[in-house]
Amino acid sequence: MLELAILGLLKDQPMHGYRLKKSLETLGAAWQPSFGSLYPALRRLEKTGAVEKVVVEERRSRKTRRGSDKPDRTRRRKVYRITDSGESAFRDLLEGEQGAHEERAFSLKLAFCRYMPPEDRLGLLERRRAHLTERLAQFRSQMKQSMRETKERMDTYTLSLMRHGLDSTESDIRWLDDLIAAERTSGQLSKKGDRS
Amino acid sequence: MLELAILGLLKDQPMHGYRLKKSLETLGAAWQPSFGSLYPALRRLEKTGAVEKVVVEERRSRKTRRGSDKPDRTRRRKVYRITDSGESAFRDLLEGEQGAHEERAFSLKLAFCRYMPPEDRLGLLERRRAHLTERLAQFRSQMKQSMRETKERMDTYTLSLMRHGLDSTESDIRWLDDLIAAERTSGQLSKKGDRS
DNA sequence: GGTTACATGTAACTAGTTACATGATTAG
DNA sequence: CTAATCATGTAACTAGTTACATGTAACC
Repeated sequence: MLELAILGLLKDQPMHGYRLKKSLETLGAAWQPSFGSLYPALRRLEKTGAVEKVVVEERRSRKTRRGSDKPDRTRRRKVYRITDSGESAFRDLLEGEQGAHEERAFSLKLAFCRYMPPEDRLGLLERRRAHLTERLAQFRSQMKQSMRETKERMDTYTLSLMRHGLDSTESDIRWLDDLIAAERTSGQLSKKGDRS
Repeated sequence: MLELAILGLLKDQPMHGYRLKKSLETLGAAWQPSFGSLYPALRRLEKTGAVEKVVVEERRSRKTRRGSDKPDRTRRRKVYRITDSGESAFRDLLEGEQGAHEERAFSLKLAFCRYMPPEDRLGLLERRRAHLTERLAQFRSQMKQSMRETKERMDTYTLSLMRHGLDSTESDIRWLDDLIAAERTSGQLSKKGDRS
């Protein structure tokens, strides 16, 4: 999850950890990893060779040169760049089935799906659609079931929660349908010569 | 999270672990804890005195009495009941701030909010509303910002994701507004004599 | 000269998951 | 008699979190 996000952002441009976190917040929203997971993740990625340091910026350019006593103990910002091996790790994470039914994973993958081949992109959207459709069916059968049984009566709040969940899921499916349709159309177009 | 769910279900009626999991699935949906977390959680709750065993059911009622060689090694089902101390632990979990901004935590709390005093119930709904409103504002300011900058242009997918997230959040807020309004109305009514 | 934002990191903890192991009961 | 479902449990792992520690740079 985090590693996918990091690699995806670094594909765009080299960055240091702090900036990475800011960018992450701007991304899909609804998820801000903490520094406590971000920095260790960067280390892991560096150790496995998926990213590498580009610069360790020389700070203290103008002022603050009071003697230069303890010369190197400072924590400078470390800018990382994605490597070739990182690019392929990114592809694996993006196309893999990790957290296939998690909201966050899907959002993140969608945010980076411009890097996918069109057919995989369609696959991602359709798997998500199938999953939501299944959930919808479960929702409905459960509501019917609890309607029938006078015992085990659902209270107003649970009922409202389920109804809203149902509506939201339907809305999600409609949204996906739009994306899928757009995807197919652009696929059609590129067959007629729009390749690039 | 899990402990809140377990205690909430046991308030309704004593149950054994396996049945607890089935009930959990029926509940808010969108979350099925695994047995690997459920059984340890039950143990924890028993150790702290929040729940207690009611029965360890005698199985092998009719058939299967071939000698009764190894008499007690069997894994029977253990039915648990919530204790007084468990009831108070439940209240603490329900009214506490754990995972205040998590979807799952909110859904779970709403599913059990019939056990809350009306003013806390209103508080829960309003805190959620405030949180979603804040997210909405962030969403909007981010979209505007990335519209302005020609650099760092958002791709279609991220844009669509954000727009849909915005719509969904707005819909959630409308739903909450309905719940809040209903809550206030029923509060009004009970002042005029409808108490119970 | 003090506050705020930038910047990197570690240790201890949380809240789960998957995979495995065991065995009983029920239905075809 | 065999497969599915019921039922309980453990061990190893995953993917984060919070709280802390440290220090720099910018600003007002």
